[in-house]
Amino acid sequence: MSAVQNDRRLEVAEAAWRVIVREGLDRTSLRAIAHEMNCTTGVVTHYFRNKQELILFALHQVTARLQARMEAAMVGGAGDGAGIDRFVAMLSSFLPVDQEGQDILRVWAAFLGYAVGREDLMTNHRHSAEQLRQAILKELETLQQQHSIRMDLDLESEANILLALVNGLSLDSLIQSRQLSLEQQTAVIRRYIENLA
Amino acid sequence: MSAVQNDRRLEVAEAAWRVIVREGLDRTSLRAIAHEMNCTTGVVTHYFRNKQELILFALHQVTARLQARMEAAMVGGAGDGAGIDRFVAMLSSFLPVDQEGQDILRVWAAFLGYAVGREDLMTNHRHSAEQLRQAILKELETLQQQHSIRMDLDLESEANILLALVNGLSLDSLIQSRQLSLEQQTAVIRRYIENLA
DNA sequence: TTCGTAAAATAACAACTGTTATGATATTCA
DNA sequence: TGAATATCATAACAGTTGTTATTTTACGAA
Repeated sequence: MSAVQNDRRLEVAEAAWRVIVREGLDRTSLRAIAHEMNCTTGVVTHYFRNKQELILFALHQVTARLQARMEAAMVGGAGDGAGIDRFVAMLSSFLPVDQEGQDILRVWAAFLGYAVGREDLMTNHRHSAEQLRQAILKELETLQQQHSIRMDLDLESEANILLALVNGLSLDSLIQSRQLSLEQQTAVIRRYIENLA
Repeated sequence: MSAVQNDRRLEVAEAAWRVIVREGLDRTSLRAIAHEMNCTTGVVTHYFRNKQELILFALHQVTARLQARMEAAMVGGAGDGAGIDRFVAMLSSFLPVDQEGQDILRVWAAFLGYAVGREDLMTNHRHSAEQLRQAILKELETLQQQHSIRMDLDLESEANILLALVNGLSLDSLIQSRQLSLEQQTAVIRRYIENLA
């Protein structure tokens, strides 16, 4: 597949994202996506075999964007160093602090609800969660080797807890009326991690 | 409305729940619900003005069941006492440990995804989250008056954190491959609360 | 230019949806 | 009993959906 084809597929997926965020996943029809792009359904059907392929591609973009944001957070800014600071920066990169982050969260939530009753899609979610868990676990092991955290910790459990904490904080941005600020959210994560020392 | 009418409405809503959990919310049509009840759509249309009313009723059952489970947990078993134990029991009641709890979680997640792009429904979710936050806050204030937790805590922040933690732990039951056991989940909550002492 | 292919538009199709009206059956109550 | 009403079945309706086939347009290479 050529590069321009890939770009066009991305354009379609981005249009789908906008419709999902604005109208909801169940109202994201091929015609709605085409209308969002100011063209007809011919574009959509030309770059995607069927709707399921489009849906899966759009879902994959969630993981891809989260991954990209995490890697960006770990090499720049506060995460540039090592140790606890980088770990905090890594986990904080999943918090929906900017517009793109909130879009990702909304699309993610829409797909999670869509995955209820679809075990194959739910497996997809479980897989990405497992990847994140592994990344957290790896960081925890590094910190333990550096004696930055206690040696008696059950890292598996701690990774699960941190994963739950990050997920819960993200959800807050959707369903909390009194939202925590970015500083508060980061402080929560930092405080928990520092308690591991 | 008579009691039997209310019962019948509940039966329809329960059938809707089963279809949602098994097939997904977008496949939960009136005909699918009727088929789940071994009858026709006449039943559904007779007890609900339209589908939106049915959906809202089914969504309300989520809150109602969670509320009932929480109250049951706070007067029986480990929550019968007072202080920290009761608080832990209260928060643990939201963890999807049994079949009904997992059903509630799935229906809740389906509706949350459905609420993306529907601000009125999202407001509904925010309202229930706020109610839970208030309940947590009230318990925290009681514990502080009893000097069971530190006096210098920002209870508003702590309530938000605990809410995020419970939500995150619940989500784990959906998307975690390595699920935490009930004991582990409760231990996480207990450990965090005891750190407030 | 001309040919060939990619890109996009258009149209038609059957399946499914919620809604509504109407008819049949059962139950209640005076 | 019998009338009134609640309950449920049935059918028809228009709208929307994904899919598919076909046509038109754009564009790069020979």
